[in-house]
Amino acid sequence: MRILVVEDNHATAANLGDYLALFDHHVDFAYNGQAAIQLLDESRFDLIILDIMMPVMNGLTACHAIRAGYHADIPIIFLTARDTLEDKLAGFKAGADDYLVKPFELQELHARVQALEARNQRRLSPQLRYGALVYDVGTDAVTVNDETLLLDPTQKRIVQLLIKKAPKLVGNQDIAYEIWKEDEPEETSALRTQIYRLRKALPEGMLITERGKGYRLNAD
Amino acid sequence: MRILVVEDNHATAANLGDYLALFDHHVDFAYNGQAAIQLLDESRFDLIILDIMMPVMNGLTACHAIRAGYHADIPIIFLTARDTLEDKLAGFKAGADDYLVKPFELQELHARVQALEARNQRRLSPQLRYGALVYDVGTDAVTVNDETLLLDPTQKRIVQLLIKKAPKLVGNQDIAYEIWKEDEPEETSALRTQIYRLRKALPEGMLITERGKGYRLNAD
DNA sequence: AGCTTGGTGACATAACTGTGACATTGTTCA
DNA sequence: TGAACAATGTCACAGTTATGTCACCAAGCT
Repeated sequence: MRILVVEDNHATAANLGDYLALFDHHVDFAYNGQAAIQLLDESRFDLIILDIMMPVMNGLTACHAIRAGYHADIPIIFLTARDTLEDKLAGFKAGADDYLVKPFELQELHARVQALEARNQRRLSPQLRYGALVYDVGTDAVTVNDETLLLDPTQKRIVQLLIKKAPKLVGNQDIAYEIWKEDEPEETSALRTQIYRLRKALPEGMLITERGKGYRLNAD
Repeated sequence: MRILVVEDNHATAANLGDYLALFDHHVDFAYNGQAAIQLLDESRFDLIILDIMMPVMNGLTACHAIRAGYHADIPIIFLTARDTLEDKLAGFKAGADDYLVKPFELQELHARVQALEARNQRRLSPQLRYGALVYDVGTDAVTVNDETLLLDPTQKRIVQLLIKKAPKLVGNQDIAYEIWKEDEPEETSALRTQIYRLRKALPEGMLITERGKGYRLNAD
């Protein structure tokens, strides 16, 4: 998972990052809300850990802004010393998924991170489907109206991504990152080719291009 | 929402139920894990609030069973007096979405219930709307009365702007700045053209010119 | 070797967008 | 009232960029 830690205390942030890195998470940092929001525009994250008291833009405001923006569905965990009921309610009201009070056990944080991750995975456990398009996780087969499509592994992974988000569009960057783990937005020719092949395999009109943004599925 | 409260102490359960009912939730009760699982087979729930220490089948076991079963994706909140780190980790490991330690504030429970509800809602794309005009952020589509309009990216961005401000008018300068990041107010020909194209796509009379000022939407 | 997979790079195609010329509408003021 | 002017509408056109298409090559597997 790609995690964004937003915390103005560098030592605390580094500490957190080190711990999360142990579990094979890729961690980036922002030291105030403003910076966090900018980072979100540049790259893709699976989770945000957010301090509340920060200079420039505090966590609550940042949370609001994120929920109002393009990446509104990213899970957000508040991590703060403010422990009154009012603080917690304000946090949830701002759109938090979880609220953890400092001092806390790193292991509990990790457990809560995993819980959010699990929640996003769970709904795709038996099958992924969007309209007539079905991705069977068990057999790793893709079918349309019970007819099996012959897809290469990479194409299957792209389909999986698209179905997970459908009918939302998936950014070119997001696909590139998920498939090739490339942060750098360069080299789109491989993606173009894969999309081309995938489109040929799918029913006509199902894979739609949003120029300049990405691709999305269409159920018709 | 339909909520299942699983708690062997009848008084506590009733108390909880009364509180949640205040927020227009439909609450059912089970007094041990076994009974809860049976209930799940009979009817549909949106959320489970689960005590850990119970006779017949404790909460952890019940949680495991639920996650393994047919209703694997129901959000589960543990509610328990067991407050050690080990207990919490065990709870999350069993598949909990959240873990709240007794004694707790009813309002915090409600906030966490709402957070889980919100997370499920958020899967749907957020939308900006004004009257029949809807901009879907997730799919990046603009619709009027559920009919999709074919708009170019720049036009979509202008629609977004207009909807956000609607029914107020948006100054020419403001649009120019938002779309082209131009401080200089010159060069309105591009804007004129974009507005022209946008107006052709929208229902007649929806995009109104305020001469010398800017443009605004009209719902009719 | 033969097969599968997947990336590269060249080129074609399509989409998007600003420009500039001109038309139209509205406003001001003598 | 009617120039004269300003703002906006209309539209063909061309430059730019993103995407589609495809032949080919490299790497890995059987």
